[in-house]
Amino acid sequence: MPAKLSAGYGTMTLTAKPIQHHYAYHQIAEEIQAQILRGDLKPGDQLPGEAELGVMFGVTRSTVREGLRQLESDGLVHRPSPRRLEVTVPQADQLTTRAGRAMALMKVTFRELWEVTMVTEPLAARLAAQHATAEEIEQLQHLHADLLASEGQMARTIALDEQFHTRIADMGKNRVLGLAREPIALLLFRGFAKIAPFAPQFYKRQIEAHSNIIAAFRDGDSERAEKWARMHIEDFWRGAQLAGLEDAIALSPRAVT
Amino acid sequence: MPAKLSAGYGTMTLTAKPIQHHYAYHQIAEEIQAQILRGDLKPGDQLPGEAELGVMFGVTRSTVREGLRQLESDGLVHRPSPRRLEVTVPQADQLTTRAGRAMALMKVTFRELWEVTMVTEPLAARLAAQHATAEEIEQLQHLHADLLASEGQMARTIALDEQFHTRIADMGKNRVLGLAREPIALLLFRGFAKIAPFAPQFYKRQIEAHSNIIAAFRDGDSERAEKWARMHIEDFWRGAQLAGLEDAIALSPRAVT
DNA sequence: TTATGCCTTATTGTCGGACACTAAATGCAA
DNA sequence: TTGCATTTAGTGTCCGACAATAAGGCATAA
Repeated sequence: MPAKLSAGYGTMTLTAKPIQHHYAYHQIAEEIQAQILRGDLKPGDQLPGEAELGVMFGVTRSTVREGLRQLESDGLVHRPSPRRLEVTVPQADQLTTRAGRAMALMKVTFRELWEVTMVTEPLAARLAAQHATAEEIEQLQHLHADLLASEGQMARTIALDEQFHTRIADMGKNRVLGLAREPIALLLFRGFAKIAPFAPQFYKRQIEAHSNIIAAFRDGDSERAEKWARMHIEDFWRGAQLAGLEDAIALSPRAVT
Repeated sequence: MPAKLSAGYGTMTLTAKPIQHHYAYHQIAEEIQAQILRGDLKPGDQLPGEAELGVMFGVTRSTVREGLRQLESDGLVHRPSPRRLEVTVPQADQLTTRAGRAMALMKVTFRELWEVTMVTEPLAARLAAQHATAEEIEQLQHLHADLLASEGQMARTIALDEQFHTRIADMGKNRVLGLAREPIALLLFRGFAKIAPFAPQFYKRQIEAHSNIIAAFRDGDSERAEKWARMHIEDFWRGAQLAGLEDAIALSPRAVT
């Protein structure tokens, strides 16, 4: 994306895309990536060895390797074993990790996370109510039971709560929503650890909300599912307010490693 | 994330996290990343040269380089010039690119994009109405004028429309929303190119919606801004329906390169 | 036959050294 | 001080090499 630079010259805006170098390793990564995006290389395809790639591109193995390292961390290729190098579609958890890291480094606040979560979770619940299968609802019920059983074990409770919400998002069968909400929900819910001590009574409210959401799923009542999800997240916010965390920074270094 | 393997043995479920190797280059990337996340290295800090890093970690320069390439494409470090290697916070457009690529490769449908956009854009509008400065609204007005002037030039119209929405999101001062919606909006709006030919009359509706949104901003009326944003996106959907694109795959190879 | 263990071989991960090129630091002139 | 020339350190790329080992082939056992 071109960098925009607006100096005080009227409404003039100079956009200049930074000139890109032509480093060999970069070109190699670029070229292979292009072939993947173009569909010439499909997920699952195996790539030639490093040496062979070297001769194909007319560079040394060292150079090829640097390019591959980039593609690798881009998630476009991966090595099931050191010997196999195959094309793959970027994994969701990888994107989640990156986004989470970025948000942590940007020092986003709980408010920012919450504002977005306020729309994503209700949407997830609504979609789930529309698309969930009986079996999925059953599984969710199990998860809920586990969560009930985890009372007192903070870490476990949080992990299960995260899972609960992620599961709901998955039930909605919308991969875009799944991708978008995951890193956000992760950071936000993880903050629950800081809130919980301030508000023991919220635990019960959370449980109640979960129950009602599940019930709404059973009835295929998307309106109700959405409403309870919204209340659920609102509740969360009240907890954050009590804890005075509204504009606190939601960093979670461990959300990554 | 551990791979789950449930063979037909009752309800037994074996979970096994794939063992991870400890390649030197990977460890180096890992270590530096950890120091960044931990805050030992702050954005802007300059890192030692490759050779020096080599001796510090007790490996060859080649090995260091491979590690750096990873960090580089993770966006945690970058080179303003080949000589400077400094810590940086991941840039939004980098994440956008990633996510966009991933969604394209996942072959997400317009429906999936739209369902999410239906909640993100209204939220963006509401937040913008609350936080926008007079100057920002002024700039948005200019952008709108440019958009009006671009009638007929499909590519330009789309680009400006994208900008219009992104600008609104920025005005809401919520970086999380900005990060989450950008790749989605990009893919969706870019699909407008396919819709437009089917629905010339929609152009006017879009313009009208934009005008109303700006007006709502002027009045600081977040409700109205949100409502118009929602209608705006709904309109878009109707266009998609006319074009029969609801479950079409929204790939955008060029969204990347 | 199928399955199991062994062996060979192709590749990887890492190393060390080398060299051209150039950005940045340095010194010098104005 | 500012502007220019010069040195220098560090990057991008290449070459060659070697231990370790996963993959595939082969032989043996069940």
